Amino acid sequence: MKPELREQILTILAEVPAGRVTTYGRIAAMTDGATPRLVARALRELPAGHDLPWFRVITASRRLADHGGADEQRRRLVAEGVLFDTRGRVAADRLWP
DNA sequence: CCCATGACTAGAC
DNA sequence: GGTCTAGCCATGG
Repeated sequence: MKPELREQILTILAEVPAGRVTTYGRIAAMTDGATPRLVARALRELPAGHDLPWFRVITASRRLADHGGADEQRRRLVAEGVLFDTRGRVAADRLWP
């Protein structure tokens, strides 16, 4: 993907506050042309050792996306106060912006 | 070039 | 609420 688009995606990601979450679609909508799939790809391709809050990105249905790091993602969100309901969904008022 | 593959989504049942 | 489907579009074979 275009480096400029990736940069937009990661810049927005870096602005998601602790204790809040956002969705692939919302990030995509804030960029100049990215789609949810591209946002997902950008996260998947993040280099090891980065400090971006990749775990604050969830799906439009407020569930964790289907990927290998979902368990760690849930732990890290809970660790900063994001609670899940009995069906595994994040409360709507945790969404950013 | 064609085809399959996704950390997805909106809409239809 | 859940499941399916078509759309999505860069990427790699």
